[in-house]
Amino acid sequence: MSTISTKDKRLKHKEDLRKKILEVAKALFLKHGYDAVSIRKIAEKIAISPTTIYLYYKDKGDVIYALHQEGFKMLSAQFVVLASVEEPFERLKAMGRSYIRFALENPDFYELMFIMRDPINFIDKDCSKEWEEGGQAFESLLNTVEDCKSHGYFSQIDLHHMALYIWSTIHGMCSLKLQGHLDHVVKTNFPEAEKDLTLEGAFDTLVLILKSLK
Amino acid sequence: MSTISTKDKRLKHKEDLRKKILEVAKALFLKHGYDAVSIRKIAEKIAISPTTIYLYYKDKGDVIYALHQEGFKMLSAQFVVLASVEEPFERLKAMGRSYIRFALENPDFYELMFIMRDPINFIDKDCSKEWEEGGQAFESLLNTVEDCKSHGYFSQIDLHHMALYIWSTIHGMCSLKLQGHLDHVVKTNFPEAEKDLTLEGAFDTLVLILKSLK
DNA sequence: CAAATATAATTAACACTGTTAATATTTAAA
DNA sequence: TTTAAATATTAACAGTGTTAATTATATTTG
Repeated sequence: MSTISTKDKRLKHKEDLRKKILEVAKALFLKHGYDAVSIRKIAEKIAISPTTIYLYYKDKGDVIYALHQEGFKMLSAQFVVLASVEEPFERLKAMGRSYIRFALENPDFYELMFIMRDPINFIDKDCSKEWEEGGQAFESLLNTVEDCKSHGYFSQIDLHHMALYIWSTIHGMCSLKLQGHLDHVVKTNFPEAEKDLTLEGAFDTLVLILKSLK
Repeated sequence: MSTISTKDKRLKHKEDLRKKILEVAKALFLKHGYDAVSIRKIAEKIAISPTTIYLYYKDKGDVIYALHQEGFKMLSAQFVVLASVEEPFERLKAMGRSYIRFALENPDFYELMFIMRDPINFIDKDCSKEWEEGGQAFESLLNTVEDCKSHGYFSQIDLHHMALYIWSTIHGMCSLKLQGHLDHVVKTNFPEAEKDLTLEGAFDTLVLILKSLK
């Protein structure tokens, strides 16, 4: 009886420490960016030896990948509430705005999820995981585009091509913005009257174009 | 008399070493990727002390930025030859294909130029340089889009918004491809019949949409 | 309960990284 | 030839991820 309870305690402690490591990694990540997530810094903040972390995560890529997953859960949560929007084109617009807001409010997470190569390398290396979270987000987009098609939108373009096209455009805008390229181009190549261009403004151009594809 | 010639020799040697450092950095970069470009590895291959490099480049960011500039010169060179294409929409398509080809053939350079944050940080830090190369490439796009507009294309969309839109879309496609996201999505979310999607195929969707905006 | 065995955590070490200060060497000027 | 300037080097600092060997802590068995 007591053997089981102590065993459970041990297991719980293991789980807790695993969580704690991730929690500290996330805090460092949010406060000081990607570079601050070093095994030694995590260990110091949690008052354990750096090598202990390797008993809970295979390597640094494993820790980073766990954060990567957290990001996808956050984004998915934002998408779920949009399922209530009935009109498909309105839902598509809402998804776009939601995606952009996520990128602007969580630039570090966005970088980890869609720009950095490390986490996707970790997935490819460890083929066991099928990485549902990623596929699920794109599935949401596919469904919405399909609904748009059944309402007369994008009739001359293939469903999967269209979904990929929309994602590419919005991701392109977000990544150019987050890496500072957008601001740079606006500063040096845009006329005075248009220097106040925002990401949302760029998105409006996409909406205008998509609307014309009815 | 001899003083001048030896002075010149010294200057030339300085220039040569500066070039040599960049040359070795580029070779390492192309052969083993970004991570291989370490000050120590460059120095070893060139048989000088690592610290000597700091007499020729301010820091590693400076070396990386020099490579970054080389990349923009390569891309610009590709764009120049396209100026001969008379019909503006044809020229726009050619530019797009050229851009995509550059990304696929020089993925490391593309990453350095449009994905990594380090080089643009270096520019922002050292405000003296106005970074002509970058602005020039976007200027080419602006000119072509303007020509398209005068031929009846994109009439309902602002010139600068349109140019940015096109760049965002193509950059989005390229960066998703290079970071492995595109292949991943195609593998897990595309039907069997469309699993052979290429970057050029995705580009065709953009062309189809742009054509419909006449 | 004590000894043997798993489990967990630690220390020490390796091979790297960018970068700076102090020192030595080479070249040009007085 | 001595002095001054430019150039290059060594040594060192403060980090990084990661592994092997070792110690400490529980758990199970005799």
